[in-house]
Amino acid sequence: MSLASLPVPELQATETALREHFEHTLVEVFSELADLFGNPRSHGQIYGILFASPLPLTMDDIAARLGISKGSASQGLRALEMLGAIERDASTRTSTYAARLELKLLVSGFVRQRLLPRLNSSKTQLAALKTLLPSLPAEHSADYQLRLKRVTQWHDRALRFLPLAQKLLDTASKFPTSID
Amino acid sequence: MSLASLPVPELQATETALREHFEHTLVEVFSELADLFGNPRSHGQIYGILFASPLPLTMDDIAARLGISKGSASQGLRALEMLGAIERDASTRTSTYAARLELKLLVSGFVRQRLLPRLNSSKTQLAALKTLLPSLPAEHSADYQLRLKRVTQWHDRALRFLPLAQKLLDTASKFPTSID
DNA sequence: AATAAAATTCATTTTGAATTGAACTATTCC
DNA sequence: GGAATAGTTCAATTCAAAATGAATTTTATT
Repeated sequence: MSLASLPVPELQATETALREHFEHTLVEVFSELADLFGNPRSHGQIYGILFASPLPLTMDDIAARLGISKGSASQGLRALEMLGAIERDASTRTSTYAARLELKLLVSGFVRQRLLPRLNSSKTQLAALKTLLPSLPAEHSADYQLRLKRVTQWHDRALRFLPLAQKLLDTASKFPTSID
Repeated sequence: MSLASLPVPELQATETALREHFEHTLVEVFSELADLFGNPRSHGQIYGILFASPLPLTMDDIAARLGISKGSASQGLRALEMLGAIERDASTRTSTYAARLELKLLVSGFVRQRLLPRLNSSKTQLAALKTLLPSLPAEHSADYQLRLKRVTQWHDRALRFLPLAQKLLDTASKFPTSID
């Protein structure tokens, strides 16, 4: 029985533990990031484990490794796929999933699917207010006008800013310290 | 009894209803915005009603108008004050609160108090991973390296980007359509 | 200093969003 | 076509975060 011929079990065990630590850390990082922006932690966890995985994973892999139900995994994977953050390979009997490593996709998916719809909906609500502005208590007429203008203006700025922000995040390396 | 001398009750009632509608809409808009970024809705509501109010409000005003408890109002007001989004006037017996209308303060408060601490904490976690990179399964060594590099790089970009973003949102009016 | 009013705190309760899992549907393989 | 496996759905459950409110502390007023 040669000890030198193959990796010794202890080393394998250590490698596995380290790989699990690597995975665990990325799961945690993305889980907190998801939470921070009001998304389910499990979605972050799923993206995290896929991001840490050199090989694509199946839904069952993911559910087992994260200790979540198949139902959660299914829903989370769908949400992430719709964001454009992961890719499904359905060419085999059992689909496999891989993270798309360009984090910009995660951001732009969030912007497109969560942020923009809300911004547009409040924009409409605010536009409706504008029409009843003249009927508000005259005493503070100018103030009401200012306040509505402020928030409307900011909406417009945010909407104009978002595409630019994405472009900047994309190419941020080209603008290291020149502007700030 | 002259009908023309003072506002007729019906008109007053209408004015009140309209003012309430104005308030209600802003409460809703900011409440949804808060929720979108993972903050308590009540914090958005409080900022919303202060934003809609030409006159400063007391804590009891706010709790009553929003139908929330004094405890909630107290906590929400403190959080908003710490963000720098509202101002307390403690010169009188009963403190009053007013929204600071520069929405940039709301954003930069969120960035400073919620976003940056988290980004820095994951940055540390990721830096720790870097040291154990050589001990990970050799088969995918290059891939692990790439993945860790990607997420680290993105962290750095985000951290560098944030101050710039705030400056841009501040002065967005000067860059109307020239860049996007 | 005593009283009253305002504001805060925090243990408990509530609430709503996320998760589960069993039933169902779709797909693949023989 | 039928058995087996994969994947989805959604009503019911769980759980974490937010809200409550009674007790307490702080602050102002006489």
